[in-house]
Amino acid sequence: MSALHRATLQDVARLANVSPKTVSRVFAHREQVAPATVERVLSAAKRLRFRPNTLARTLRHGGVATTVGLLMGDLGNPFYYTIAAGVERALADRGLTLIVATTDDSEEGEERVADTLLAQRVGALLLIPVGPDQSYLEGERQLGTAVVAIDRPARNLVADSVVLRNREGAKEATRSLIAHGHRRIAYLCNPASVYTQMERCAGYRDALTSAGIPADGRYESLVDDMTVPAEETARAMLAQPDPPTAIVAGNNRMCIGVLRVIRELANPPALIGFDDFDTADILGVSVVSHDPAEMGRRAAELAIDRMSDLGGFTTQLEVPTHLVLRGSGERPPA
Amino acid sequence: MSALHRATLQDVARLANVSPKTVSRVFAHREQVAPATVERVLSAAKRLRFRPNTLARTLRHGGVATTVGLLMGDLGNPFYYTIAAGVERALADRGLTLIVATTDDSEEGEERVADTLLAQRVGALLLIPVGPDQSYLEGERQLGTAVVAIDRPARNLVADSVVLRNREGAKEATRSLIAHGHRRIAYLCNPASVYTQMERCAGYRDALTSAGIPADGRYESLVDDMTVPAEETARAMLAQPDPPTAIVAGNNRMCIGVLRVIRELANPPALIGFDDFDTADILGVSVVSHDPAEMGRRAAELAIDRMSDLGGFTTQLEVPTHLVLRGSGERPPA
DNA sequence: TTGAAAGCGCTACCAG
DNA sequence: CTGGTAGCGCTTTCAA
Repeated sequence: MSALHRATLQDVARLANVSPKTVSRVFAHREQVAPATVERVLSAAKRLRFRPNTLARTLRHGGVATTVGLLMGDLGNPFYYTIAAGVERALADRGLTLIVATTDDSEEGEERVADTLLAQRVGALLLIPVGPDQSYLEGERQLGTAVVAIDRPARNLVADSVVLRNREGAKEATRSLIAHGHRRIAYLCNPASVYTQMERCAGYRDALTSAGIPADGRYESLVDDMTVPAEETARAMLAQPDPPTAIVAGNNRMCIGVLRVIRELANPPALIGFDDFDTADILGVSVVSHDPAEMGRRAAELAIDRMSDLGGFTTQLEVPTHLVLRGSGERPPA
Repeated sequence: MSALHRATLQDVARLANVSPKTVSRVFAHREQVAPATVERVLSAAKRLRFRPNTLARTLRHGGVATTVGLLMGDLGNPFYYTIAAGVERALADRGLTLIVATTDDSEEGEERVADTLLAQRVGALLLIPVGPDQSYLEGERQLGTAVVAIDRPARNLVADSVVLRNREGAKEATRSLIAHGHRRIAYLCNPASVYTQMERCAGYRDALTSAGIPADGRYESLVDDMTVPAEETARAMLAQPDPPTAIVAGNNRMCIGVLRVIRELANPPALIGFDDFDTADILGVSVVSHDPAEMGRRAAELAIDRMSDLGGFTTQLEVPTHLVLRGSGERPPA
């Protein structure tokens, strides 16, 4: 017997003097096997260091997938990897393993990377849509792969989704600034053409409208070019005549960029960011906070449900946000 | 023909009027196939929405693995996920996919989770060791699975590893504090019994020794209980008589904890942290910086090399650190 | 350049 | 309670 041979179920069966099927039964934990036989099988398995091959198990006709794919733009972003962490946790709880793939934030890469994941026969595909169109997943969905969109709904594809209550979150933040006496309130974001930003910007406008403050394009900086540093956008906004006395930053990155700029100012504008971050309390930054890990967890659970029970209506889940006031958002107008 | 049937290579062969092997040739190694045949096969594949089954491909005797497993302890830690991002990127470049699994920092969980990964027949196992002993991987390593330890060397297991130059990094930080006139310098960390902390603490001591400053246990807070908040450790350190005039924080978490505490002080001690973070520049925190993504990338590359060329000596890679001075580390003694 | 057949590791189906 | 047999989707011998 070669030492460099991975023991198979057959090897175990041979050593334990039973049929392969019996070994299978023991490891599948489902069927009745005589205790003595179980004992014999397990000891043989141990001796051979047998480890069931999940791949072979899945390959079987109608085999149940043991993996779930998560497709996203970039693992390096705290927001995204926290989602991933939530997904992983929820999957592990059900004995599923997570395959992660990133598109490096390129729209063209998305379908190609999804293909790789699907070639691995993942039981479900979770994705944070980057491209403008996910219709390429329609066939796969019909074949029984659960598809769940996270953070943004999929486009041209009927699929479950889990998103933040973006609009309400931004509205609440803006309303709070108004309540503190601000009327010249700016909204800054980049990128601007993604779903989340359009929602948040809409929420910002909602609040202004409700307060009878006319919309003013000068106070909206909807940049859509990730090569532009957030600081530059912030500086431009504040350099104009009649600058805003308060700023709503559309995301983490923009918030930190604004922060860098206004710290140099004698009379900094009020600031509320979207997305919480580690040192926000130290820096006294008010934010619209939410729980990305929770989003990931919910998405994974949705996918798991869908795996066992296909069909039915799709679910659109919304995860709440809440305003955390830490000082920067309560500054009155200068 | 049912619409709810995943097209197989056979289906494509039938439709294209060729043998399965020919289809295989087209999709695999681009072996010599007549252009016209290729055309026919591809068009049939497209029509049936055929997607090669990676699982089946891997199952084949001696089949080449297409996945790599990454095993780590902590879930929401930026440092670890940045490593993961580096790993993912390097793997994707070689057409491999990443399976992520976490042990939730429990030592017992490690082997069990490793088992899950190995049951998926990953071609390599990258791990950030958590448990005290990785000898359970020895058999698998002999079977040909590449094993690479990241951030800490594996214990009781001969394996490649990629770690930071922890000792030199901490030494440089401490030396810098000494150069700024400090003599009562503290080292704070939690957890303390992990490899990285032992190395960093040793570097801290090296620097003191070189400067002729006697070691003083009162200035070492080597806590080993993650339920203790970093703030508490920091407060205790500063509450003693003759408190330190400078602090080296062993990791990100401790650094931010210390920061929370010393901001309230009239004469804050100097501070240098280990690990960089997003807002460190705004907060003016000096740190020993390094590139976790680079570590991940190097580990993945090591694993890929090892996959194709087993045997040979193991490699111990060290990734450099560098001191970034932003203010907090240059404060003179009060 | 193409094809037939055997088999990877496992589990369902039907027996005994 | 246990065992034979067929087959999952693919790829590798060998032949044609």
